[in-house]
Amino acid sequence: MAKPPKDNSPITEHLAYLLAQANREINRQLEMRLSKEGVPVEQWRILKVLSDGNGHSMGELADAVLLNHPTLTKMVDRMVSDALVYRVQDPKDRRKVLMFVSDRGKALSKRLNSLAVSQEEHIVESYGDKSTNELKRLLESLIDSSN
Amino acid sequence: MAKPPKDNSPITEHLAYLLAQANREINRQLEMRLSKEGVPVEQWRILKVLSDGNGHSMGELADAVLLNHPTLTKMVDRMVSDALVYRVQDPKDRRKVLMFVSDRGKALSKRLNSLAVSQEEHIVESYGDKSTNELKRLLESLIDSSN
DNA sequence: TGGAAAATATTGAATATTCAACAATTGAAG
DNA sequence: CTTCAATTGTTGAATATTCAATATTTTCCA
Repeated sequence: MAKPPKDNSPITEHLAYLLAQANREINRQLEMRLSKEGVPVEQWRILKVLSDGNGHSMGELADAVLLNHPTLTKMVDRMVSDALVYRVQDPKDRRKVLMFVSDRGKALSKRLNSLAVSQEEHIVESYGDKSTNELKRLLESLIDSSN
Repeated sequence: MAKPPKDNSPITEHLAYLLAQANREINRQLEMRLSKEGVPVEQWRILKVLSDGNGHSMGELADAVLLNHPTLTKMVDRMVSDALVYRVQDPKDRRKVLMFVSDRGKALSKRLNSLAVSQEEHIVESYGDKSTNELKRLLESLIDSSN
């Protein structure tokens, strides 16, 4: 046991592949749920992070929502057009822009959270409570060990 | 214990987010390794799958390498230009195209596999043998339970 | 059999992402 | 202080991905 894959082992034995596969599948399911609100997964992330009510700089936000800076800038542009979020220049450091959720954004965020939670409940149902928590724990520690 | 996230829990408690985060990080690391050969992760997957020497239809291959059909078609176009793979019309079913690796592709595949294996060894070093295997097991069963 | 429906792969237009360059502001060193 | 480097965010061009439409072949069934 415990061997890393050999040169000739199938791709399905690689951790990188299994992660990509699982992520793709779970993300696809979540995307389907969120499509009820016509919103991509990334916008749910953005709204959720901003829902703490604090201002978040673009850099901070990009890290938190797993997007590159230019991609985030453009997605935020759309969300500003939709009046879900707004920009405020940081008075402490005028290079920075602080992002906030609007009331409309908060309301949408609530509905999206329900959909996301219900997806996870659905996963727990078929995958099991214990496995889900164990998997989360292992993913967290993998991420920790990678920094 | 064992609760799915509440409406107001941080995004970092969602399985979907943890998977995306872990996948992003591991994929980024692998990408850096493979950049030594100037090849994106998806091409490693394609070459690896085709390296069993059998012909694989585009549909089959798209599933295996986690790409949509049109994206795969265009990536294969590039790989054909680079003489890494080639197309043969399936004689049994002329709607299908069978993909094969060239010798050049095989040689590249070997080098890429080394890089991928060494990445996974590196993960095992810092993350641990036991955790790695347990994580793989859980990911496999998550994927199973999602079909 | 004949013809409609399904399966397979590709294409082109629309959309999204990324890379490199830029502008603005701050920090820091002389 | 002043200038130069680093940080932050945006932009535009280049690239990649996706969606819808198409072409081809096979399957099904009436």
